[in-house]
Amino acid sequence: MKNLSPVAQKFILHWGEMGLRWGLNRTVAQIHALLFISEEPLAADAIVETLGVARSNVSTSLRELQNWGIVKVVHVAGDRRDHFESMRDVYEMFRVILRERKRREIDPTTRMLRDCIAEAGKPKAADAVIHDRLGQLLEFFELATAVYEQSEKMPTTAAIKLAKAGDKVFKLLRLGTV
Amino acid sequence: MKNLSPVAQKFILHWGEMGLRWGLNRTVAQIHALLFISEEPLAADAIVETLGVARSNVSTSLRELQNWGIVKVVHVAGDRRDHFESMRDVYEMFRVILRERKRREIDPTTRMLRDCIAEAGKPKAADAVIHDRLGQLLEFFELATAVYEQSEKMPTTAAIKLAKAGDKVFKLLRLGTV
DNA sequence: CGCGATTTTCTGTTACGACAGAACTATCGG
DNA sequence: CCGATAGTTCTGTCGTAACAGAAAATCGCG
Repeated sequence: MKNLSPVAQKFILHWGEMGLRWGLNRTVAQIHALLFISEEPLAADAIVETLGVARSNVSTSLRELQNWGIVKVVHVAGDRRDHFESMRDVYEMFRVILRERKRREIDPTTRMLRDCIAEAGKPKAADAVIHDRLGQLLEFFELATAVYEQSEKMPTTAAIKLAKAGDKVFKLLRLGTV
Repeated sequence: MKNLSPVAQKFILHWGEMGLRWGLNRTVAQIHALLFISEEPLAADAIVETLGVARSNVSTSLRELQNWGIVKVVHVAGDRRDHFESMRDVYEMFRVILRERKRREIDPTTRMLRDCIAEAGKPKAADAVIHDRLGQLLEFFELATAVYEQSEKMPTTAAIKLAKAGDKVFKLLRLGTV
């Protein structure tokens, strides 16, 4: 890791490990971390140099970050090369990530549960227990989806307000206002 | 996969893949799926037989599920062997998972960010940009934690009610009641 | 105590994903 | 068009995590 302050290194390494747990690979997450703290957009070669990974690796990783929608290409005047920058707004960024994960994980699972329940309903009571258990799971996922869609509708600023007002909302609920 | 209806197989396989994305390994998630749809608690050997994985594997996987807190040991009368069952209440189960993931992922990251920001503050304006960017990240994580802790306080039923009342809460917010 | 029965830990193998480097393709400047 | 530069895809290697089977430890009952 060339030309990085100790703090930057610490952050990038930790972010890489964290990315692993979130289903990205380490390099992808590290590149994102680097772009996130970079003052200006970086060319692929700059990333190669700072992180010491292969050019090919950087290419595919950047592609993946673009698929996630949290990194985009920009061009700087007088330079043929692509430059890359991370989303700046942290709240927006996590909304994008949330949306994407829902699409990739929750939605297919919901569909699978619906399929299974439909099939289990057919024959007879052999799958009755399964039918019931998967029904509870499905209910949960559907509620989660509803909450998500609600949050999707509001602008980020409203979501933040709501989050900050959390305890007040809770009190309203207890008072039976809602 | 012996003695499993097609629906059960479908569910277990999908849950296994999904578990992969959530940082478990496939077998761990499959065992959980099996326990979740099983009518009664299962002995390790039963799992070995139905899923066709090695005994040792089942042992360590069960251990991991117990560490997560979503599977526990029960004993059935007249049988020395341990039997295992998954949590039944889906909402509780996901609360447990959420708590655990926060502990393992969010908390360490928050600490790391605090450290980095403290260090970046010290020397001079060299790390000023990093200081700023990481500050935004930290703010986000702290807000998320606050929301989480709020939700942690309420009983599951209240959380469900709140979720179902989602749109009403939103309207209140827009009206400036909160 | 001691002997099955059961579970856990250890060890070597395997499979898969991450990766580097090379080959290839596309793009731009002259 | 041609050559150079940038970017992508392909291919083989390597490292890690999952795994099976064996060995060890633990448990419960006579």
